[in-house]
Amino acid sequence: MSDTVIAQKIATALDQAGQRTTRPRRLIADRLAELAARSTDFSIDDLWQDLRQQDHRLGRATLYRSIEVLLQQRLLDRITYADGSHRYHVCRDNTHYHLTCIQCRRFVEVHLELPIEQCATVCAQTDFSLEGLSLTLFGRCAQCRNELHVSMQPASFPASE
Amino acid sequence: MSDTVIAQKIATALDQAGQRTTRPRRLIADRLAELAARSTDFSIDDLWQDLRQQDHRLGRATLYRSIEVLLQQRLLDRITYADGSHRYHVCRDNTHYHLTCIQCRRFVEVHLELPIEQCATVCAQTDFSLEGLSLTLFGRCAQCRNELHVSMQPASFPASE
DNA sequence: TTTTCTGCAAACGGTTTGCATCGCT
DNA sequence: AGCGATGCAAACCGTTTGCAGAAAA
Repeated sequence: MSDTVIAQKIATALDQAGQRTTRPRRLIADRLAELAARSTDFSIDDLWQDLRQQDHRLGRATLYRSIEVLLQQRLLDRITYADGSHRYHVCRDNTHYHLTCIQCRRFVEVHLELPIEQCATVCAQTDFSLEGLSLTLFGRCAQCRNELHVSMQPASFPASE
Repeated sequence: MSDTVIAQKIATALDQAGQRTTRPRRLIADRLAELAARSTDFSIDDLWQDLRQQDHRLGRATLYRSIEVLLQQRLLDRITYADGSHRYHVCRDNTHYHLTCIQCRRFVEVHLELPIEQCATVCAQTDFSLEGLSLTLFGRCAQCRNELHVSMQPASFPASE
């Protein structure tokens, strides 16, 4: 999928939810397309700092409002760390899980065959219907493993989530 | 495990991390033991409201400080919802995952055989070492399935976490 | 007596909201 | 022209922190 196609898709998603094609929304869509092309993940603040270079009047609220829509439409992925912070990236596929570095917080999508039936069975035993599931693998990337000087007690490691 | 034993364990955990056995800590340990016995999960605020009935001077900060310690010691579990809110409960076992109702947010521990090797392989391919993983099943409990009048768009459903 | 813990209140950081204005359509 | 979207600033909410006084050891 090319940059432009992604930008289009994002722009469309924003249009569908809201109605108007505005400068801020175009900016956001374009930037997200770039990030998608590079598989780069980001925090809201990262993105805001970025976008403000192109339009220093762009408000945080506007960005939050757009991200909200895109999450709803499942065009963005969000992962939550144990300290409550979030990072986002543009979805590439529909079925995937996340792998994140507990040190630098970079994250990537991974493909796994989970025993969905086993999950459904367990749910049924507890008299729940299975509606969805969330799996995140926490690891350490090669780069961070080599940086031996950094803290061994990263803030992003989930206590027991 | 009886109430008292759990209370003891919690009290000990608090002691180890901090040093002193104080009234607030005893209160917290006792209440958590009760909640554990009933497998009840709770939010920090729930717990604070509760505890204030017994000691109306107990401060929120104290509670946060104790919960922090217990999370560290892995005596408490926390799950995070898409809207960023948290719920806790006392751990029963070491290896388990969570199942939560996307409507009422009640949650329980479940046991699953995940393909850990597959996870490790996927990690290795991306040049990550696997350090941990988090799985949450989102479902709807029988009770909530029967309450047809409630919103069909619960705030707690994870966008794509 | 010493040291740690506590409650309070203020600070914090990320997010949301109210509102006057702007700018698509 | 009309209505939705925007930017701003203030509100919000869960959580953390600084501090003076209280209470374990």
